[in-house]
Amino acid sequence: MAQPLGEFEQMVLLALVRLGPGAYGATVRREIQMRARREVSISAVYTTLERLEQKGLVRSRIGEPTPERGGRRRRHFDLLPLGARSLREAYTALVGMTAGIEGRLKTL
Amino acid sequence: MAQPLGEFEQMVLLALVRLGPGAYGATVRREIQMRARREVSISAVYTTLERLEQKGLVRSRIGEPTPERGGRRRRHFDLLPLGARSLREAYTALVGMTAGIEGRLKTL
DNA sequence: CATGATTTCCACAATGTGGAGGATATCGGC
DNA sequence: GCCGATATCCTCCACATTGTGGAAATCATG
Repeated sequence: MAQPLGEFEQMVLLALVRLGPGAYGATVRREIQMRARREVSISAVYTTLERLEQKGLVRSRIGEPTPERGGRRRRHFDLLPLGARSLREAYTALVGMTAGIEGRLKTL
Repeated sequence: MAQPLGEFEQMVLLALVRLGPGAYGATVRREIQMRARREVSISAVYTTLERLEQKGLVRSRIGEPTPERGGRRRRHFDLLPLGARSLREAYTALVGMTAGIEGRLKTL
């Protein structure tokens, strides 16, 4: 296994895939809230991103100051190859476990 | 949310759904190993089942001695309504996060 | 320097994981 | 029938990793 992923780690990585290179704390949070319909505290997002970076699944870079209003510089995140592999493995594991019972799961 | 589920907790609950009422430690373990293609220690399975029972997601009952060979009595597990709801929510959250990018995920 | 946006710090709770050992059950020999 | 040998399954426990949110710090704009 590339790297085992926790449940929330998967969510965060999936959000990064969806969002692409511009992703940062707030957009990751919003994406998860919209798509997974669950409450997410912003610090949970940052903590997780930080740990994913330490494990080499993700990389971050500091963006330029935004042209619009005040605020600190954004820290953008994107997926590294190890993160991609880990996510794929977690996903295929899930697919394997749910294969053939998708219908039943939705009506549980 | 009914009850938040960890990654391995989801696997165990999915195994219970697949296996039906006869499920016990060894079959849960085997199911996850086969379907998710990952190593699973038997004690991880028991610990998780135990915690799921404490949270009211699962119920256990002691089975009759097996007619075949030696061994201790089996402890069978099955899903309770709260477990079913929790699993459904975890599953739909995942589906929401992966909607439209299933193809990309498999080739990451 | 007041304000707004974003990130960091920190502490604690919940989940993940595996080694070691205990508890039955059956079987075959005596 | 009783007795250990053996097979199967379960429990205990300790520690690592992941999940979570309150509070505060940082930094850019006007």
